[in-house]
Amino acid sequence: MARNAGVKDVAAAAGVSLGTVSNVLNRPDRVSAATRERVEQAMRELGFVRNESARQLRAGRSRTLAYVMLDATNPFFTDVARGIEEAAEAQDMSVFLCNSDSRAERESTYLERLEQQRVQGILVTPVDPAHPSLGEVAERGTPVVVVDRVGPGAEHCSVAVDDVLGGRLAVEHLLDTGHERIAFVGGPDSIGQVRDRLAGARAATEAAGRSPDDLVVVTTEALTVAEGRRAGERIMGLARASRPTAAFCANDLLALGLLQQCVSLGARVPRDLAIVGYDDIDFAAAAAVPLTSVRQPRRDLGRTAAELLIDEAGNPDHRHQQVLFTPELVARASTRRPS
Amino acid sequence: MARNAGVKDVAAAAGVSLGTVSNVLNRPDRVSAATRERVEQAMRELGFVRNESARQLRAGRSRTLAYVMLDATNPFFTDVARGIEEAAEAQDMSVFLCNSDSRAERESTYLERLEQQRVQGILVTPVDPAHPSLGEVAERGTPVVVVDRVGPGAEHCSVAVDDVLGGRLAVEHLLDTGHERIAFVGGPDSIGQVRDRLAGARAATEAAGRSPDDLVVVTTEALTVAEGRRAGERIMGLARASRPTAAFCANDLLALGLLQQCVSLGARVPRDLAIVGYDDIDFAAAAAVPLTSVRQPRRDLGRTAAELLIDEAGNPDHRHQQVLFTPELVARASTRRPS
DNA sequence: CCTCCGGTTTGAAAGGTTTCAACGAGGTTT
DNA sequence: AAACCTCGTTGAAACCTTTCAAACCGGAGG
Repeated sequence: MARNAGVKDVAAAAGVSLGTVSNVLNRPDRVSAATRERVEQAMRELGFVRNESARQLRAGRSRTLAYVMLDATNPFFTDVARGIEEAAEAQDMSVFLCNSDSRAERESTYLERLEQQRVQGILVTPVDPAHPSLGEVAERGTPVVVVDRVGPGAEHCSVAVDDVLGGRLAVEHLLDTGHERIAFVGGPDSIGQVRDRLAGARAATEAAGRSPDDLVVVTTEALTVAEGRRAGERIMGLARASRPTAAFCANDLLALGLLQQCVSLGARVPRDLAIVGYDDIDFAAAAAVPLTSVRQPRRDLGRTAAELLIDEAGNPDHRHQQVLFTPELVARASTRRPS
Repeated sequence: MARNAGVKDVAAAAGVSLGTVSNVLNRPDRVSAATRERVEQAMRELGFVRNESARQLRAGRSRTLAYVMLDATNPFFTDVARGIEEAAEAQDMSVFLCNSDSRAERESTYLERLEQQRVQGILVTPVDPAHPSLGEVAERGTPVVVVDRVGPGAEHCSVAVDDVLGGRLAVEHLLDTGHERIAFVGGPDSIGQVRDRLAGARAATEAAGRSPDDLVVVTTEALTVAEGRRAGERIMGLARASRPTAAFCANDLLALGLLQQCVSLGARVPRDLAIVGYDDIDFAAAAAVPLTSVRQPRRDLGRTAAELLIDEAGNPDHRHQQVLFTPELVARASTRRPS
């Protein structure tokens, strides 16, 4: 089997011209069955692999999308990716997943390579949605859809979930359950989601007629399980009298870490500390004290984003949209009122 | 900003020739600082984006690898992917992640597209390592490295972990802790890992002088949290006298589901049922009853695989290797001997 | 016998980049 | 003053496919 057979070689082997081979590949119906069979035979024998670069160079199109995600190890984003894949598969497109790992320079390397690759379009959950590079990519002609964040202007489509509302739901639920001293666990502040969820939490606190200071803010350095554990140490280290009786975590990873640490320090959840997470990843329900969490429609988020992207890539009179989904509180044992 | 400026346009705008523009891109040191600046300026003004297809067509190389993974939502695989990214980043290469979602047809679509794209090489955790298509891809010239499975022959490199040993470690640990009736939870049988881990479990059972039938096999339909819960129901449904006192799960997702279900049915872990998982994903340690698990060197698995792939792609006298890592048991509360 | 027609096949051009041998202009050596 | 370098730059060829107008062919209709 020759290493690098091209259409030319296939044509020679099958005794037809270049154009015919190309027709077999692209418009098989225009080729008589006999020739087609002969050409296909030759392809198999030579181990022919169509050169996508040459094809794309000439034909212009490409059948791949890409999703540049913030953290491939966070189940929230892999679920979003699943939604994207569903929508892409329905249109017979492939999805390349790229992991920026929350590092701006990795993100821009991927954006650059994808742009050069002339993918149909790029879905991205950006490290910083306000950074101009996103707009520039779009400006240069590659459709961009922002997922789970909202950019500053309306320069591209975006799909997000109302995080302020989510924060409000979480804290309202805790207030309803009778908690008065509530901690907000999350950070760093540079992450838009964290700011919005905190804003929602504050809004709920005030709406209940309480001072905004009744919300104790515990700042973390990242939204990870390990940081959740550290937050747990800090909270459990507080004197019982001033210790919050409930914690609202900016995501489920934090909440799981917090839960684990508190339990291992001997606290009972929810009796000593009620916990609300955010995202409702599958592991939240699977925690041994099943976690109350704010559910985001992860699959739908991804699916809608991909659909918008595909529309933008194909539809000449596409108009940018900012879709905002509504989160929903899922109450479980971690906030059950102690009876 | 023009949509589709090429080197030609840049050259015209900067008042230099094609070749010079290309030199600015590829060998900047050969171009005088003044011209370079002028060319770069023109690129910015025109919004020039290098066309990777044309480049690759002419230059032949590509700076991307791909990892086709079985399940992007299983943290085990995303951790492997992280290892791959580390190794790739060190060589200034990018990684595209593709999710086959355990479906053979999706896997082969991705393999085909990647091959056509002429990626440097493909890492894959295949649905079926014995399927000939993998060998064919390699045969046609794209290096392939199998991750976390071992192919039938030595037609490509592979990196895996000794699953038989892992199974043995798990069951030996349970026997040491005094358990006699042990369940193996896992399936379907078509998955190589499941078979190997079960074989290890049986070997340990026999080595302890017990009948292989002392191992109760609870077959699941997939390695997911939901299936783990179902297994929990079944196990807890058994009469106390015949119920196993310990369960060894083929992966951590199953173990977490099992743990959750048992706890919610009122069983105490480990007193009523000890549980051992497999993979030692981060969520295992974070479970409220921290899970004993068989740790696989996930990052190293990925890193080593990527290094082998890069070697194969670049080194003319590369020789295929099958690397086998050794798993390690991490004991935690879920198997602590009740005192 | 000629024309026309439909279905097939052909051959050449085009697409944007990289590469490389060759060129020109200064400067250095003999 | 001639021969020789060096450094920057040039222009054309090559990469492999797709596309499309044109050629081909055998048969039907006039």
